[in-house]
Amino acid sequence: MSGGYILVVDDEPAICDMIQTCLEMAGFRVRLAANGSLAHQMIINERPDLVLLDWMMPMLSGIELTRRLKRDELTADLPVIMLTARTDEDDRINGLDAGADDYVVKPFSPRELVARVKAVLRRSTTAMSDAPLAAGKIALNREAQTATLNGEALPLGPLEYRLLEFLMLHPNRVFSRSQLLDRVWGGNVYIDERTVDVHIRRLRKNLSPEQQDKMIQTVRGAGYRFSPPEGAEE
Amino acid sequence: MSGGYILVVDDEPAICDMIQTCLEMAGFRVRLAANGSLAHQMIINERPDLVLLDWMMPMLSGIELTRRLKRDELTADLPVIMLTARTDEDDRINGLDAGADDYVVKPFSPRELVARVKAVLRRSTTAMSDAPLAAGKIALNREAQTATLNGEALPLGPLEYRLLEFLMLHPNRVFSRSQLLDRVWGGNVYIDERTVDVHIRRLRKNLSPEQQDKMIQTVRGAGYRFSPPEGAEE
DNA sequence: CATCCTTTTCACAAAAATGTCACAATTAGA
DNA sequence: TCTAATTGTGACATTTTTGTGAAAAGGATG
Repeated sequence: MSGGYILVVDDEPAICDMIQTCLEMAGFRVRLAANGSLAHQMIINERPDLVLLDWMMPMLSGIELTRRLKRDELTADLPVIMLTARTDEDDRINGLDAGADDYVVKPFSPRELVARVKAVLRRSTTAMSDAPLAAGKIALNREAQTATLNGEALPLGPLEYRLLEFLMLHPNRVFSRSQLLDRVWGGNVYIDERTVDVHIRRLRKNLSPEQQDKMIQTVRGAGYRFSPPEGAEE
Repeated sequence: MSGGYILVVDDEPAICDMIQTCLEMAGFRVRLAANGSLAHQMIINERPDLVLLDWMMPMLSGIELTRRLKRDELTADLPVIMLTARTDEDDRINGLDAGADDYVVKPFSPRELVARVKAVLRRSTTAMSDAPLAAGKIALNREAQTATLNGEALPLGPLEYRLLEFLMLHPNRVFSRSQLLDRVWGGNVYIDERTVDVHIRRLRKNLSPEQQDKMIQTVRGAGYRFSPPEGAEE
């Protein structure tokens, strides 16, 4: 934990304070931002190691800021943890397909917060940092919401695209069907989990009409995972 | 909701009943315990997926039971949701401090209860499984749910993987077959204990097709144990 | 309202994982 | 050494999970 710092973005001073204390006791350096725009400035000015972001904020909301960060190449790989209030439970997860790496539900125990921060940091430093989202021959154009294979546009439906994008944002990580429903579908509980299978299938088919690349792998009993073919990065 | 069940601990039968109904309608299996000591017994006997715990109880209080659970390695990661009657801030803090994962304030709506249970279950299954785990030449990638030997992925079935993960999580400790059935199989009582043998065998075979490393040792009359080869640990 | 596109559900096929069994091998103790 | 208990082993049947195609259900657009 040498160079960087953790940026905490929340409009409630009490929460900020509490979080700051927790993290500093765990040995992190912390800076605070009271709103999204300010945070955005700070991030551009001096890139933090991680952003802890309240979802509900006046002005530039957490979800919006996340979207913005993830769209910019320079900040796309910046780890983001979202803080969601317990009353937001029903529509809580919507922010996650914006690209957040994890979320913590308030109220949270200090232990949990720190554990999550460490986990996300570990993940992001060791594993991946792929700002322009690409793997193998497949590249995503996040502005246009399209995917290209060797330059050729792939015929993906909206859901297929979101699914692919989400999986590519978290390579090599297994997601259960219910997690995918949460994060790609937006937390609609009333959808049959098997629906995920069907879309995975379509996605696979559209990704490689002829050859079955095994970029999207099935993990029996667990869910699905995206693994970039070989060398792939940046 | 496959193997496990949710343990509801409350001394008021009416509350118990109400909770049980809610959860069962949501598809969970439920068992009841009228007091803390009884609950403790049940937990040790057959591990639940989650414990719903009344804060105020005669004898072994909720907070005390939580502390006790969190102290034992085997039950430390058991998710606990506390039911608290007051809206007192102190209570919540204490509860979270003791290691509870969340709390619900009475009176609560059935929907909230179920939502909270689901949320905690989801969290507990995904979030905490992140520490890198390695011993000898074998390393687990817990996000990807894979085991690698010298970098090569090992062909483990889901159960084999879980078994290995569990054993590696508690190195050098002997587990009886019934303990393993509890922890790895999810407490399904109707399985022949010998089944464990078979899976241990498969795991061993897949771990080292040629040479029998003796990482997984048999302790006659007692069970099995995982011992890391030599120096190894993270 | 008709039509097109997307998404969900359903039924069945295919594949893989799991539990059980019979029997072989090993161990411990008399 | 012999015997009984315990564990290893391979095969097999069953159950569970996933793949697949097509039809139904929504939803937007004109």
